[in-house]
Amino acid sequence: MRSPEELTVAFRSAGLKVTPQRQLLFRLLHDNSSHPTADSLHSAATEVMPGISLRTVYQTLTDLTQMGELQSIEVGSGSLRFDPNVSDHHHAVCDGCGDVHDVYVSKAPVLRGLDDFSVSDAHIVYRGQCGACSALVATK
Amino acid sequence: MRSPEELTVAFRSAGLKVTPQRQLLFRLLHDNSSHPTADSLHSAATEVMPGISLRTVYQTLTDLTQMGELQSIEVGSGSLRFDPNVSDHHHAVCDGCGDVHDVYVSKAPVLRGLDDFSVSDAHIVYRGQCGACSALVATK
DNA sequence: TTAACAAATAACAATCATTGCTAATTAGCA
DNA sequence: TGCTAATTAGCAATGATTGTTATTTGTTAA
Repeated sequence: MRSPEELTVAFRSAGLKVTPQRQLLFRLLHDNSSHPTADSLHSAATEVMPGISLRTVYQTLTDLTQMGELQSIEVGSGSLRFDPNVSDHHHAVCDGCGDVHDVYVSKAPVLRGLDDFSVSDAHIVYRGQCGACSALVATK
Repeated sequence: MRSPEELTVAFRSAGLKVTPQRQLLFRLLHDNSSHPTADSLHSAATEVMPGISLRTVYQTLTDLTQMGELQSIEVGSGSLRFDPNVSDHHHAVCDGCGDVHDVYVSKAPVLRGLDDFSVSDAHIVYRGQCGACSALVATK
């Protein structure tokens, strides 16, 4: 995702307005590697701007996703998560704490059993235990 | 997933009852490679047994999943899909028709950027166009 | 700088998938 | 066959997300 300043320009030239709500979300998302949900972003936004609507958060997330600035991912947590890292990568989800980590895979896996299907995208979700959660279990 | 007959035995020895509703679902799921949703299964079941409750379908799907007879998968279609193929495999989703195909991957992809995370499972979702949908596009 | 217009916001209702609850029914065992 | 616990159907409730709309607010052009 581009910087708040660059997004301001991009939104205007797309005929979209740059409101205080959007500027706040630009800032909250920039360099955010926590893979937040709409709801967690809304909570964070409310701390700074009480009264900001959850609907507005959803709307802006949709806009950013459509512009290719955000990637939306589904990792089985019940709600969509948003990732400002739009480079080609995958995700690892800790079964203990639920945290989502970015993962880079060196080689695209080779397929079998797929005649006649042209793949345009692949997304891998790894599950397991993160370091902190492994340590916790070991302690018990 | 095991055969309806084997499931009957398995359910009884787990203290679960084998009802007509469950027997029907065993049959509808056996060798079913369509990756159905709870709702589509309920529709199919209703044709044979009008009045069967969607709640009952969900309940039985949950039971089968907990017993390891079914795998539940999320491919971004909004609802869970169920797969009686519980072997180690992955999925390809057609962006045209939404159909889900089983995929076998020859080698587990190697990771980068993950220190200190022990992976217990990986699931790959491929997206693209199936043969039929590619043909359709070519025709236009 | 301001007027005008299109877009965004907030609030609320509505939807969809799924789960919780419960009275009535039924499978499976003694 | 009769008992008892499990199951069913129906309906309410939940959680995430989207639809709707009156009001407000950026933005642009005069």
